[in-house]
Amino acid sequence: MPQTRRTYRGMSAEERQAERRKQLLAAGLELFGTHGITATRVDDVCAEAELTKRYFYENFSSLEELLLAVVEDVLADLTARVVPVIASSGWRDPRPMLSTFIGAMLDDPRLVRLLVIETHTGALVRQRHQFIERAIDVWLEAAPDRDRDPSLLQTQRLLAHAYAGAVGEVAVAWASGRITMSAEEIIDHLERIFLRIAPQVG
Amino acid sequence: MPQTRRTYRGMSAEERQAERRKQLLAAGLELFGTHGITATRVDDVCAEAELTKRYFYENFSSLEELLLAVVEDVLADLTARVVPVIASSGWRDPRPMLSTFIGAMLDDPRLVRLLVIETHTGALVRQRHQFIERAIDVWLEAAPDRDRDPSLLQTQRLLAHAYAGAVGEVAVAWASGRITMSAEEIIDHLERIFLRIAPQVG
DNA sequence: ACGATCTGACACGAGCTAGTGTCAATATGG
DNA sequence: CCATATTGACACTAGCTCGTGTCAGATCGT
Repeated sequence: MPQTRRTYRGMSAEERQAERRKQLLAAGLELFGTHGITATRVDDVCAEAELTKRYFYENFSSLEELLLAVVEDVLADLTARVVPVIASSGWRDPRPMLSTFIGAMLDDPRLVRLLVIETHTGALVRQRHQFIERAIDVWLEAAPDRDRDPSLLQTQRLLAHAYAGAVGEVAVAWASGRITMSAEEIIDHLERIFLRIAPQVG
Repeated sequence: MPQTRRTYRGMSAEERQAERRKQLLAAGLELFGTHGITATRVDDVCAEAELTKRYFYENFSSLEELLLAVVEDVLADLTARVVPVIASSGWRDPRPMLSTFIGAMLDDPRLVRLLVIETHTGALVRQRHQFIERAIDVWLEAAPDRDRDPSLLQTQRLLAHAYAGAVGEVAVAWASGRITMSAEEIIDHLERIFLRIAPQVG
C-alpha cells in the first residue's frame, strides 16, 4: 500500500488511472468489435491499450467486466445522440432519428459487430434486451392509444423487434460488404421499411 | 489396424459407425442449440451422445467439424421442407412457405439459437451467407423483371436481408419468452410484414 | 542527490481442455 | 472355448490463458 500518492507526468493518481481506464475501454471496443469477444484475451487488450496486466486488473476484475463497461459506454453514447434528435423532430418524421442511429453504426463497423452480433450471447443479452425495451418504451410513449388494447401492445412489441432485427441484419450485411450502396441509400430504404412496418403513432 | 471387421450387436461396422455419427450429430444439435457453441466441449458432446472421445474423433476431427456438419444437416432439412412448398404454392400466397419455415423454428428453439444467433460468428458465417444468398436467388427467380435494373436488384437484396433479420429477431424474442403470442399469430404478423416489405414479385 | 513511489516487463503456478494412449472387460466367429 | 475384434473407462501430456508475484529501473518530492 503506497503511503503517499504522487503526480506523474503532470497527472494525479486519479487522472492516470482514469486515463488508463479509457485506454482499456478503447482497446476493448477495438478488439471486441473486430475480432469478436471469444477471440479476445486479456493480454490482447493490454497490448492494444499499451498497458500491462497490472493496470487491467486495477480497473477491471475480468474480461467480462470490461466488456460490460464497453457496451454500456457505447449504448450510453448512442442514446445521448439519439434522444435529443427524437425530442426535437418527433415521430412523424422518423428520418432524423433513423439517420442518427443507423448512421452511427454504418460509420463504425465495430458497433455493428458489438451491438448486433456479439450481444446475442453471454452476459450481453441482458443489456441488449434492456436497450430494446427502452427503445420500445420511448417509441410507444408517442402512441396515442397506448395502454388501450393489450393485444395491440403485443403487436407493437413484435413490430419493434422485427424492425430492430431488420436494421441489424442490414447493418451486418453492409459491414461485411454484401450490400453495395451508400449509407444514405441504406437509410432511405430502412426509413421506407419503418414507415411500412410501423403502425401510425405520434 | 483391425484385420477383419465383424458385426456387433447385429450391426455391421459401417452401420455402427453411422449410428454413432448420428448420435454425435444429435448431441451437437442439442448442446450447440441450447448452451451455445463456445460453452460446448468435446467431452460434453461425448457425454450427451453416450460415447467416448474415441468415437468422436472417429467421425470428426474437431468440434468445429461437428458444428459444420450439424448446421449443414439442419439447413438441408429445412430446405427439403420448404422447397416443395414453394414449388406447389408459389409466391402469390407466401403463407404456406412462411408457415413451414417459421413454424419449424418456433417448434424447436435449438434451431433459433443455432441458425440465428450462433451463425453470426466463426466458421458458420459462410454457411449463413450461402443460405441467405440461395434464398434470395430462389425468391428473385420469381421476379418478373429480374436482371432488368441492377439497382432494383440491390434493393431487393437489401429487402431480403431486412426481412431475414426481422424473422430472426422475432424468433429470438419469442424463443426467450419476450413475446407472448401463439405461433400462428406470429406467423400472421410476419406474413403481413413480408407483404408490406416485399415488392410485388411472381 | 536521495529515498520512496510508480511503472513496465516478465516469471510463475493453477486450472482447463484437446487429443492420444493404455488396458481390462466384453462380444463375436470359428 | 479360444483368439481376436471391439468397446468403454480413464490416464496422460501438451498447450493455452488467467491472475498474481517479483524486480529492476524510471520518476518524483524534498
